[in-house]
Amino acid sequence: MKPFTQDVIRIVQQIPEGKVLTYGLVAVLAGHPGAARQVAGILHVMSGKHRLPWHRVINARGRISLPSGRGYEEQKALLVSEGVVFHTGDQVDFDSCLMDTDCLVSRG
DNA sequence: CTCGTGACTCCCG
DNA sequence: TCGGGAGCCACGA
Repeated sequence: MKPFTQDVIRIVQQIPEGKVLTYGLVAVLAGHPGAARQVAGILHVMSGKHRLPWHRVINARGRISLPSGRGYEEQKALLVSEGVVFHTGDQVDFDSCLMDTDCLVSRG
């Protein structure tokens, strides 16, 4: 278990219901701005080993990167079931669904 | 170390 | 909205 992986898990677990975070944002909070790809990779691996709310993580465009049949419907359904707002059916409302990152950077 | 891969991100047309 | 190119970091072989 790498410190980066551990941090990512910590952050992702901090995401409350009805809220979401971006891969890049999580990477930044973990102290690795630019490692957005790893965040995704870690979620992919850890989601099966740890009980992580991976569905609360999306790309910087406010959309689901997972392709249909690869988890897209899963994340979409989970987010919607938690109260996350979707625009045009795919776009998430960062205006109200984006998690308050200040509560993380201030805790560190 | 080197090579290949990935649920990313920004830029340009 | 979609496609191509470049940069970033971490993991596995």
